[in-house]
Amino acid sequence: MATSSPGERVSLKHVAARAGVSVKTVSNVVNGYQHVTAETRARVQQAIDELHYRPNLAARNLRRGRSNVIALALPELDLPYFAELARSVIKAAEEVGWTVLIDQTDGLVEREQLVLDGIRGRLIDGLIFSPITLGAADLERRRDTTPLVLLGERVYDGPADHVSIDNLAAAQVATGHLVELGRRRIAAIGDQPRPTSQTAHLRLRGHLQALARAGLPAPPELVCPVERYHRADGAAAMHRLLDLPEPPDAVFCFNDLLALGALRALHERGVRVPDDVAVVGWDDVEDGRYSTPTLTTISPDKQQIASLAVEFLATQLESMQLESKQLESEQLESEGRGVPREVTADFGLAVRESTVGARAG
Amino acid sequence: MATSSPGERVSLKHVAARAGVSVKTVSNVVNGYQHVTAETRARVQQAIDELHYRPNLAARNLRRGRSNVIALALPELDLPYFAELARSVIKAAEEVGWTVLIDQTDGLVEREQLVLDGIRGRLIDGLIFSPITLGAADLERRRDTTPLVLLGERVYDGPADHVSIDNLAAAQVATGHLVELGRRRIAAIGDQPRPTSQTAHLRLRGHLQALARAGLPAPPELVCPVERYHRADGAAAMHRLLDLPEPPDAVFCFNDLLALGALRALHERGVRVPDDVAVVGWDDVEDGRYSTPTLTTISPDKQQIASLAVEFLATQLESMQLESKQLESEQLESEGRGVPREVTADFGLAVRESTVGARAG
DNA sequence: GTGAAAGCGCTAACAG
DNA sequence: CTGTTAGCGCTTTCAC
Repeated sequence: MATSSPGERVSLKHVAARAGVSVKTVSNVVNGYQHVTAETRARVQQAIDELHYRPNLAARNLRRGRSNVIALALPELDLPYFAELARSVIKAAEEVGWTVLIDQTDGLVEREQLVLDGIRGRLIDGLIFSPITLGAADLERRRDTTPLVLLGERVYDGPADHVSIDNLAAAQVATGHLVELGRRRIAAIGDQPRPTSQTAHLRLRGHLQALARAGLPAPPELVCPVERYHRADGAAAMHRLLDLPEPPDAVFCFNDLLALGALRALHERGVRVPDDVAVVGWDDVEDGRYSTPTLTTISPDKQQIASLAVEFLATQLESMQLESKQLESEQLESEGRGVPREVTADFGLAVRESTVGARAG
Repeated sequence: MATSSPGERVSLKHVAARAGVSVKTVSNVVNGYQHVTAETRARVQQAIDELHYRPNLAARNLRRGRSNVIALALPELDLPYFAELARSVIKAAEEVGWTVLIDQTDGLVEREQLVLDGIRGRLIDGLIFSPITLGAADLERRRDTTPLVLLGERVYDGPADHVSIDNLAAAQVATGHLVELGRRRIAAIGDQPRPTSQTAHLRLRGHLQALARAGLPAPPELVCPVERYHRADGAAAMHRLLDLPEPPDAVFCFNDLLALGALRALHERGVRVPDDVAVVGWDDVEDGRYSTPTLTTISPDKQQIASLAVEFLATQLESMQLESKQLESEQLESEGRGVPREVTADFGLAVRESTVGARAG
């Protein structure tokens, strides 16, 4: 008796037998192949339903040489920016029929290296990677050939497609906004000792340029380095700034978590925001829209970033498939997948209470 | 010339040829099988390195009948609670050698149904699912046999393993805390019209019980229904409460986002927290530790929840494997995988400024 | 429009 | 300790 067994090992063969057709025909139906008689299709479909047949993806992947699964590697899922980014990436990937698995690196060098070296083997078709520690050099010595798209500002001019926003310009906008508000002692929180951190470097440079353009001084004690970009670091840095003989009247924080932490510190010290100190963040995470006060921030277009990343991966996969079709072509030594693409997504400045405050904090 | 081609199609066969051994031996080395001469192992390893061999996971999965990939299905990754939960699940899964792919349902019935019906085919070994809309009935008619563990309070006594915290007890603790603080008009935000929402139901019940125990009235206008559990809903509900002729002096919000929204509303209306109104949340998300004021909240042990879920899945997989070994056993009609397990993880109450405030908000 | 057969890369018996 | 062989379930030429 052919009741559905517990393991439910129903394969094409069983369906074919039940429908009285060949496996090929069942396969055709399953894959929506056009040239099948309506009558045959119906019979096959019925057999599929009766047997609760589900195609074995492993077998299909093996045969097709593709899995339609990609990996998204990022530091931590519970950093709001990455959570929001992940959401967008998963959505964008879904639209082209891909499933996304997540690799959390915790921003650790070893783990980022593992991801780069293709820890996933041939399980994934592509990798979208937002590194923290990696530099262009690490990418150069990568051996894994899985299509790769880099996210964020950590690596420029590396040998891979790259999506980011114009950090220099955005930083200028952020600090420029504070200047226009009439602030004179504008601090920055988020500098990083690590030389590979393009993020900190670029944002700081934009900040200083905006200051210079306004003819404002940039005393070194107003540039606060931090270990990580978490709330606690922002709070600690803000406390340090407030301990200065001449505290700042504005702060540009290199991400929203730092800013949220700074807001917290300011509140603890009884400093009014924005009256005494104005605060600008970066990322436009949900929290900043409901914080007290709400946070003025650089707002990168995350959905656009996600779509671009997925699009890049898709074209890489396409060109890979082409390559393997024209196998013995002469220009085998064309060195890699062509020139890596560098694209910047849009950004805006979301002006909220932390700089133009309605009610004082 | 055997340079590594762009497609890098290196299989066991190639490695075997280069090392002058059989595929079996290479396979043994790759899988860390013990009984291989050190000398042979070294030669094979060298061939692997030279060829940059990476095992084809699709083939391995097909053969083994397991992928070591599981799916985590949840509403939205950018809801902080789920982001934190996801982080923990991925960590716990990693420890047993599993990779996690994410399915976002957006809390939509259709999507949750798809997940339940095994949209992933045989790609995944198991599913950890945190549903919003699904009830026990939906689970009963599930045909897919992929091992499943349910998270959260939505479904009790369903036909699947289930991990949650004791909602009734926790809700009593939350409201009890407000009672002890001497509050007399304690509101609740987060009731849900949806009948399937056990979450709302249980938390409300616990709340009312605590009130009753304290001999306090429970006027219906102090129980606020909301559409979703987002900040905006919390803010709107709080505004409604403040518009009451007799506003509350405390609020128990059924999650932290609602509470954060409520905090925001209170600030906009110039109401002091906790002096005028005390606020308790639920989830203990990171934001609440840095909000102004910081948020008192029910703190579920997320790591424990994650480990338990992974553990349940692991034992389900084990018993499945056993089943298929003793194929023609007589008790084939033993109906499913035994009695579903129901486990509650630990929780605590994190007392912060929103109820015992240092400086007033 | 449909069928027969080969084979993707790997692992698991079973020999030797 | 290592080699040979079969086959996981699917797609894909190629015939018919």
